Amino acid sequence: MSGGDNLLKLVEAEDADDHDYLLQEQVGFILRKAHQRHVSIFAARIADLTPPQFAALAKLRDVGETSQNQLGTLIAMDAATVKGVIDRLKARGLVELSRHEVDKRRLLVNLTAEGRDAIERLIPLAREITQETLAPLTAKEAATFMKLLAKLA
Amino acid sequence: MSGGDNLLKLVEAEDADDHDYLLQEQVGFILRKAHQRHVSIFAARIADLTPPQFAALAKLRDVGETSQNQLGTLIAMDAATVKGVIDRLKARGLVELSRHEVDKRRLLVNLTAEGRDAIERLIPLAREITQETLAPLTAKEAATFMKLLAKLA
DNA sequence: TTGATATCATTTGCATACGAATGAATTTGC
DNA sequence: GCAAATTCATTCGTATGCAAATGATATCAA
Repeated sequence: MSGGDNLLKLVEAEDADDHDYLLQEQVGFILRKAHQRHVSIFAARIADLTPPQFAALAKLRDVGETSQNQLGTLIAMDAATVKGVIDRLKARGLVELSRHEVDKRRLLVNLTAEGRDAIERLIPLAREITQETLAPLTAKEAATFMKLLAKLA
Repeated sequence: MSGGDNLLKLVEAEDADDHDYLLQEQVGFILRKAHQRHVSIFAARIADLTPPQFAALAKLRDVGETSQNQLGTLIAMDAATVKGVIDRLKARGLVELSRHEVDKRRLLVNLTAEGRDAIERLIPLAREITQETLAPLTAKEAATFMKLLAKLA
């Protein structure tokens, strides 16, 4: 790096319009950081399950047996991603798979008894995770934030 | 009763029964979906670069030559992640690497001329990405959202 | 000075995340 | 009823993202 380049940099810095794009103020960048923070809080409270794995179990608890694709739609995962998540839950005995009787393309997913126990046990921790994630905000701010975030997602 | 009231009740609730746990109302789940939507908007406008790659270039434009680790800190990536991002930018000739003269542990990263051209060309598109990501909100809502999101991240 | 500690970078392993291609099974349109 | 289009699932390739272990270098402290 030459002295000439440093001088050029100083001259350019005087032109505010060329430098008013600030990464740290862009919604995408902050969204990524907020998501990272949430995942970190999640991992600290629920060490043996990832957020996507938890989402799959929680949704299966809501809706009962469904096809792998349908479950993916419900928890916002594409087919390739949901397959990996379900494979790992199956390997741990938390879900079981079966073929749909009529439509043989469909792979049905359901909680095992162990999976149901696990999700029931983890839900109180998940509530704490939500609370801790929102802890920097007052209750009123949190409500506003959730409303706006839902509009954005 | 409005959706906002429902959210407020959930946020404030500390002793809700387990059957009230709704995945689609948890901040982590919606945060993940909002992030997914942003990445999708980004990819539609800037096809040849990922958000992390763009972040690295934009930050190098701000701060000039830095060590790989320091860059990672500035763009919220751990050492293993930033290495991969920089490797790919280097393979495409957008950044160049050199060893620090005094501290031989440090790997200095800087934009190439091509990298500087690329980031200058892409910044107007990045502004549009921010706008489109926030488009579901009014200007006032967007300002509120950004303030609260920053507190959360 | 030297031994302990800290920092920078790399590597490995695992887990999302998604586009694209493929194959199997079903539904649609004529 | 049959070809075309669609749907469900799988596989491959690429790119984050992070924990843990390792090696090289630098700094601190006795």
